[in-house]
Amino acid sequence: MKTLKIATYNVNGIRSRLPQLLQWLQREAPDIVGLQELKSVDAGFPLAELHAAGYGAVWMGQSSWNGVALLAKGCDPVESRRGLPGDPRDTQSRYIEAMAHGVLVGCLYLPNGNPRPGPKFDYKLDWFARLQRHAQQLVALPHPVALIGDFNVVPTDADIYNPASWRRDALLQPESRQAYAELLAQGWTDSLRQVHGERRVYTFWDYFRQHWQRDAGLRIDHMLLNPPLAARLRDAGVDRWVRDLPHASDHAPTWVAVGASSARVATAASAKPKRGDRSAGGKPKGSKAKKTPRTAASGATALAEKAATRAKRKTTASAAATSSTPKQATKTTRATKATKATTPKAQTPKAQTPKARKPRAATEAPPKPTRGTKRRKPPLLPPGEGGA
DNA sequence: ATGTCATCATAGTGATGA
Repeated sequence: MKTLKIATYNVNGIRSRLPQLLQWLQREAPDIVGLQELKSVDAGFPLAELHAAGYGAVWMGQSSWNGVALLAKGCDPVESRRGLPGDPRDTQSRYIEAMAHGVLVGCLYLPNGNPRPGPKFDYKLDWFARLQRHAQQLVALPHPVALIGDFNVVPTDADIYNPASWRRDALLQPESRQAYAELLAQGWTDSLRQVHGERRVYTFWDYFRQHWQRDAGLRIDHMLLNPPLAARLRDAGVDRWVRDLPHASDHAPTWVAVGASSARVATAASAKPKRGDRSAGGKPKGSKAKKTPRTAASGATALAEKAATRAKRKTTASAAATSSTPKQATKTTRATKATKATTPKAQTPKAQTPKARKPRAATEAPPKPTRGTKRRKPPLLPPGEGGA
């Protein structure tokens, strides 16, 4: 129970994916969540539903495309930045950063970059360079920092079912991989790789040609930890069962479990929000419109440190305010009911992930149910008959 | 090149991005 679960999930449209998102939150109860591809304007963000599920949020929307958000269980994330520094002309909503549960989290949606070559690929590399500059500030902070999201990079050929068919794709280009490698070289730990070693781990299966059914996946959603946070890394995995839901996103939620480093964090992590309204620090939904657009201007480091200090105080207060409410209270939400009604709770997530039956990339490690947060097992359906 | 899915435009399909 002394763990903090941080997750990233490219929802591919938060409004159309809301039922799946809520079901996942209910079942896995991550403490911090980065979301990408909201594909919604700010006004369309489903804050009330997330509040009802026990989460506070900050978000940066955009019409039709992109859009990122950070959720925190039982409190409001304290925003420290929206948008990457370095290019005022960049209007795409691809980066948001906030403090929650004692961790500074940068949530990013890196440009896809296709087709290549072309302006989109140039934009990708330019964005990547700006990310590197900002990440250099973050990695060196004495505070725990996580950089999570959809990086749109397959780091190596071991991170894809078959590199040959994607060789010309922007996700596999040497420039993309080089930029990712340079990022890691700053001192970040690639959590999934760290935990799973040589085993294959995928986080994305596109909608084409029954790639999910064939477990023809890619690892492009990453969770990078700076040294203070990496020292606490305990486990990491992919909630594959979410990818198997009807009308699923083409990504699956990806998570890390880190040990709580102090009583303060432990308290925050165990704070179970009740439902709705007073989710965060006791704030009613109505007042929630107070997203904090404080931003650029100050240096990343100073900003982050300020945010850290500020958020720590706030998180402590929030946790104290909400810690008396048992999480059990949320079990009666409609999301849960829907879950129960539709999910055959079958197999153990341990020995057999959905891909247990799968032929080739069969080495992937099943997500371990070993951290403290879960009490029910996900319904893991084999991805496949359909395929190939 | 293909395939599927979500969005927004437009007014039942079409364009765009992934």
